[in-house]
Amino acid sequence: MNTTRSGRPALTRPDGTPLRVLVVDDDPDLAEVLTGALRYEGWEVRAAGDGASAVTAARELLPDAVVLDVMLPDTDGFTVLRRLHEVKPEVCVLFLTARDAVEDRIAGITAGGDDYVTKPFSLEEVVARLRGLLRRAGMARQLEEGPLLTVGDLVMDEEAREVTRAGELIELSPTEFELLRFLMRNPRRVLSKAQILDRVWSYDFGGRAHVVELYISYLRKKVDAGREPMIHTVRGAGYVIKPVSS
Amino acid sequence: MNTTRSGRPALTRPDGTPLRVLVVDDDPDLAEVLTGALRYEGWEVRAAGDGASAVTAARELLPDAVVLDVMLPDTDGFTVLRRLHEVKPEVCVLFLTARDAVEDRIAGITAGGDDYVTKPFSLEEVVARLRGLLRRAGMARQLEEGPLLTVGDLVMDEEAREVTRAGELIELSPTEFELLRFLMRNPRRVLSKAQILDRVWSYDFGGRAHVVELYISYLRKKVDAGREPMIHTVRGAGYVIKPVSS
DNA sequence: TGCCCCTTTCAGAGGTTGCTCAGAGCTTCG
DNA sequence: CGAAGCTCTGAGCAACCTCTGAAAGGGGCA
Repeated sequence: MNTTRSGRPALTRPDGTPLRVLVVDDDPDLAEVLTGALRYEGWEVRAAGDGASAVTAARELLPDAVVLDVMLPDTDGFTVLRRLHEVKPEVCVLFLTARDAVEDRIAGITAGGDDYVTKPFSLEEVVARLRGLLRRAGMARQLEEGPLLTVGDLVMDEEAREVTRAGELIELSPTEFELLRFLMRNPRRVLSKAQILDRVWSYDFGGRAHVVELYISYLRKKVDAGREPMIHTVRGAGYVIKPVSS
Repeated sequence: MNTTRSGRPALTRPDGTPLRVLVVDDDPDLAEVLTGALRYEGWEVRAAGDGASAVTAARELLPDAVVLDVMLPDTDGFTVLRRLHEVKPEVCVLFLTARDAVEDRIAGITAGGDDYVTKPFSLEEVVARLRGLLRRAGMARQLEEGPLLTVGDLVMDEEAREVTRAGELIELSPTEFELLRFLMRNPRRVLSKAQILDRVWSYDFGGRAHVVELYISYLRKKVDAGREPMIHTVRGAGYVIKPVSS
């Protein structure tokens, strides 16, 4: 089977071809980071820097999803959205927006089932939202099982934002939730603090790796509390999560 | 079974094909929003910007329902209506109209079983009215069970606009009712304040997400009053409704 | 054993998010 | 025309979350 750098099988559509995504942002650095992360996840990625070239690229690529900055130099997000839907009516759109602008002119967009994230965002959030969109659209074969992420007796329901261990409900803060999700999406794999920082914290975070240690400590208190531990430290390398028995 | 992006089963006719709706409005943004929302609900959607193209599109699509702005650039709504009925006599029509124009002549139209909403409207309202029309016309298989929406011991009768919890009647204002309906149509799924705003409040609402918090607070006082809570806050993410036991 | 460095944990400051109350303006209805 | 009800704004408060700094704990190697 076709696999990606992440070691997971490539995301494919019912017909076996890889899922295609178009990234539209006028900040080249940000576009680069997004492109890399999505390619790593198994997407076929293409980037555009403004509304006009986005529509052109969409016509060629016929993407399954679009990551779209609402603030573009040439066109407003609403118009781009309409053009995209003309090209491909069932396309999923994930909007990127500044925090203050949220209330502004986003009205109506999520109504169509589309979603948005506010800048500055974490890559984990973008990837997760995109997966959510695709899952609801029923586009990716691999995602059809549903939104349940399981490692041993630890279960995460991404839609309900609910985590249980051995059936017992665990309450998590937003950051704790994202960190745990990242760990659970990579079970039995050692993740370095730098990797975790890059993925779970937003791209403009200036802090040190110490926060990761701190949040791992928080997670352990809630997830491993009084039980056989599932989160393990690998000295000098990072952290792993794995089922207890092995 | 064929499902939609909302995760609900697609709306289908007795013969199994998806329900078709034609959206007719000359405001492209509004048409886009309506189109997206209805597609998300499982409709096969097509849009038109004026009366002439509406009739043409209707001839091709043979829609089960039409969402029709009564103020169109070329033709008046009633002429379009007559033409539509020539094309397909049993079509259901939901009129969009300005508030002032209500009394005018709409009253006569709705006698035929059709319905109308006044601008500015909320998407939740449009979608619900359309469902109501189809249900009364007996067109959609899934809707025939009746208008009862149930989550745990909380029951909503959409047609009677009546809500009970554990058999006890709960009085709700219009906005409270629509908010609760949206929550109940998405049980166990976290809905962000932006999503709620997009769906429950009208498209021209300029206010902030604070209103959502306020109305959630109202709802809790009525729905959860002194009982095991069903409406939960997920900090940093939104709100969920779910049955008590889990 | 002793030391160094990586890791864990604690305590708290500062900021953010969400809840509630009170009231003003508007609409509806009698 | 008046009363009642509904919707929204603003402000204050409480709870919570995130991160910093410091100190304690523990592994592994000389």
